[in-house]
Amino acid sequence: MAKVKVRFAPSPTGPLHIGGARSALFNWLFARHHGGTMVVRIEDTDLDRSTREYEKLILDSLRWLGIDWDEGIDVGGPNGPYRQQERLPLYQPFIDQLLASGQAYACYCTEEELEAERQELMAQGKTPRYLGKCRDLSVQEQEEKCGEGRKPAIRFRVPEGKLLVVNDLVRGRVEFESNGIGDFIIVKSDGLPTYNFAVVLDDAAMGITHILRGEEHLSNTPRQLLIYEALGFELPEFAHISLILGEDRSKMSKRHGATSVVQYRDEGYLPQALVNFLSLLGWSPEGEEEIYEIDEIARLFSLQRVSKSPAVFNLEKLKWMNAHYLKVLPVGELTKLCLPHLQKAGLVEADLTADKLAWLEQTVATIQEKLEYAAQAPQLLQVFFGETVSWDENDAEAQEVLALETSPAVLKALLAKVQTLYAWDVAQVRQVLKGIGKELGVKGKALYMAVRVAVSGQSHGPDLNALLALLGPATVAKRLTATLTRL
RNA sequence: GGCCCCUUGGUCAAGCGGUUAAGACACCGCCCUUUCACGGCGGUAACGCGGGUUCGAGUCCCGCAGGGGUCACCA
Repeated sequence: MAKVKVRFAPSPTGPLHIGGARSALFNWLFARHHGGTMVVRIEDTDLDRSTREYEKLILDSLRWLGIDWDEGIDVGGPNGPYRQQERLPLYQPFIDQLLASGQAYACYCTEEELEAERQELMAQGKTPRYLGKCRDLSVQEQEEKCGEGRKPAIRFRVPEGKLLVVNDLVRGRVEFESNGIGDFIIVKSDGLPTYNFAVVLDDAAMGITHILRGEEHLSNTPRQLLIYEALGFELPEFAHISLILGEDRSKMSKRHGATSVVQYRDEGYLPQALVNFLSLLGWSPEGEEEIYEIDEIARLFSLQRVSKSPAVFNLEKLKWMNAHYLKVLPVGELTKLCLPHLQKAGLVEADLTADKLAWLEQTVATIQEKLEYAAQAPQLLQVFFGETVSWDENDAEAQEVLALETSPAVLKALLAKVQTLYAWDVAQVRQVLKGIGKELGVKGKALYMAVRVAVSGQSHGPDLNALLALLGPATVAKRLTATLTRL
């Protein structure tokens, strides 16, 4: 096989979508597996919707995921420029060639005319397509139209009765009939090429050997095949990857919730989790292991193991996987990840002292094993903040424990003890609680749960000893006093 | 509607003619535990339907049904 060269060619009309991220990832994995190269090209021929802000956002998302590229936007390379808007002059000779050979022609139809034609065909139960009204306009007719100030689009003349075959690396042989395809536009009336045209020109010019993309492009492929043939370009290999679906099994879109990579980043998901999860959507390794870092996935990756059927995006599993990566993260890093969320919730100030940060890290450590994503941190960590107890009124178990006849004595004993201390550590807390239990003859739930509820207002939460130690005797005393007045 | 793709538990997914039909998430139970969780052990749960081919079909072929995608001067 010739040296593998793949590309990811996003349109900068929105943030990087989960589906786009997976396409980019699969291309990257394939390139890295084969020691090939990856190019990133920007398809910005939609002037109205493309922005540089989105372009940057997409590139940032790719880098955040750990996907890099050898050639393309930002990094340069021998086949630039890598923005289609900047490649316009490169397309012109091919447009001229197609026009001169009669394989393309100018079309003066208006949007209204085309829409009417579509409606008509739909009503008749036929495939809506362009019927070729402007196919054979005489030179004179064309000049008249131009004289009226109408700017033509350019259409590709689709040959009749031709069988178009896509030999897809994941789907196998797929056939299309050229008769089902109307003459399609290759250059819009604003002079910019359309996707189906520019994509072929660029892929050919850049020497792309394998085109891995979402299945929604499969039915575009016959049009592109026609362009390859008309221009005498060598065909690349195609591999159409199945779609990622929402819970309702339709193509994942905004209404399915968080669909962009930045949303997950901002919620506190780790790139390694997202990459790991996405790689398992439509591809599977041979063994039973599911946790892999990106380089290992690249080593194992193979198109032969790419699934043909679509996959539903399962947030629960992503959470589980993210939780896994969070558990093995050094506490310092985890704290950094949680910090923005804690600040946003007003729990900590923007500039922390070293002492406060060290304390915060210890609190984070107590929730590390249950945290699924960083945005959950404020809620889980709330018990560590404030001098007062915030009661969970729906917590029936908490009320029951507090109502135990032993509870007042337990809490009073602890209060008395805590008022004699300035600070204590986990070991001391353990000893104090044990001592009180022994002294009063109270143990288990009646002892520990009572303390937990009195101090935190809830029947469950972080490790009790750590909670009390980190809160410090003074705060514990205040909270106990407040609770005692409730009894 | 035409064309195209897809079809193993709720979800991801292994399986590539002969298996007690893996594993993971979720769910349930038990254990661990001074809570919740983590962890460990166990459990419930699947080959869309109908025809073929074959000694034998989840695996191959055909039909049907269901789902999805696509038919733009968007990519």
